[in-house]
Amino acid sequence: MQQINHGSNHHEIVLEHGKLHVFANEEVLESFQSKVYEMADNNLRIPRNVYMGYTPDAHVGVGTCIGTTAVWNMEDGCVSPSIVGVDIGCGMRVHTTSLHRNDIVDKKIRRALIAAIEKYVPTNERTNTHYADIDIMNVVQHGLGGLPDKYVPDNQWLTHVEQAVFQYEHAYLEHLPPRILKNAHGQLGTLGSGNHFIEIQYLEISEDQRELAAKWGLFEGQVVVMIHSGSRAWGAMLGREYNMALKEAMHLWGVHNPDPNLIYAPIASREGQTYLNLMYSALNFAVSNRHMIAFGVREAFREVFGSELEMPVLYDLMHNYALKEFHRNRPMLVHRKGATRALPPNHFLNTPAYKTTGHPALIPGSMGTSSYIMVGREEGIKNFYSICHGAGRARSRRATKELVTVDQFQQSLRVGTEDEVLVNHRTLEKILDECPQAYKNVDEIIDSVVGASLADVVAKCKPMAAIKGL
DNA sequence: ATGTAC
Repeated sequence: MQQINHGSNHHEIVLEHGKLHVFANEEVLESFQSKVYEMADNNLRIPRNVYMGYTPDAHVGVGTCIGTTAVWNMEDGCVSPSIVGVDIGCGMRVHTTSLHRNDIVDKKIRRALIAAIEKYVPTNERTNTHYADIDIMNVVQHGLGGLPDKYVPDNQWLTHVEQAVFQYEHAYLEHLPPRILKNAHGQLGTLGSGNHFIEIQYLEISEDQRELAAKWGLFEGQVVVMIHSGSRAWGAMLGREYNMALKEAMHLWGVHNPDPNLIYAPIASREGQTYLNLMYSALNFAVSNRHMIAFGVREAFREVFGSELEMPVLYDLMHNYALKEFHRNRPMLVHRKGATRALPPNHFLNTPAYKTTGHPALIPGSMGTSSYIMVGREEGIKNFYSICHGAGRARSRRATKELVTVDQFQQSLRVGTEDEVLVNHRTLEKILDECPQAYKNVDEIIDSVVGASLADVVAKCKPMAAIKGL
């Protein structure tokens, strides 16, 4: 395998069907399995690919690795439901508070917060939304613009997001999968399961980032809430349905790929257009879902700390989507599957609120380890301004359950110590596959990203309480 | 990931 080194942590790997750019330090690079290169090569067979890159958290996924940035020209390119993944619109959101870590160090207060959050944000499957008065058809068409005014505490909740509404041709809603309305109904403002979470964290800000942090309203020891969720059944059903539909179309067209799970179509095709348009409906659901989860979290915090408590949104952004973006003076379709956009200061794609500073790039850690708030650098263009989306899985859910004991999980959450990360579950057994041991070391991943000059760390977010769904 | 399920 020929490899060209482009300087610090940037490796260009020459595969049979094209080039793959990998951003990782030596240690992380060596940990990559040969399967991730096999998958990249299959993805590079998709016609007219412009760019393909891996962030250091890359690991094997269905059809395409999680940690992939893959780009085509809008004019003649392809769209792939496999490179978006089924968790369409999954992403991160952070709200700040005026509270200091010392205000919630008392475990009784944190337990009260967890209980209150569980009251306002359903975390179990089959628990219904508290917002039955919201019409989800309005939401999937208009994003945050489809929410009743009473659920928008401040205009700031509409401006401090990657995108408040994804516009598309609503006529395509005619092609929604059967039962999608029935299944997604009652899910707005609910957490979901798997790696989704709500965490109460406090910030550690290094000396050299205090100025930027202050501009963003962040301070040392500050309590923040991080939310990780997506489009629930709405996106999952679309992902599933259109993987099948486009697979059928590939068969009819005589298009073959060695990986039967790698599905794609020309953007200009009827099938490609249908998927692309409906995918945007899922992005609208996803951003609205995180908004309503945050609304519930705010209610919970106000129940504990009083109704004067402000909880402004820092930012909301996605790591599973395909977005039309202008690069090299032409419209391109940028797929990010488990990859986070991190735009640098003054980049024109920044939302106005963050035009001059660049926007916060929100990177979740695993339970019990730190999460990160980062900011992109100019050099990030090397990977179309994509950085990692988290630690990345080190082993499968099944392998984790065989390897790690509940006791070891408890130890990693520092149970019984003052530093304990409180969890909403009485027993950790059901979420054992989400233990830190299931994930790579997030610090190593962040080191790779910083070392590659893609982004800088602004704040480290240390967990104090975690709410996980089932 | 998902009101799963070759």
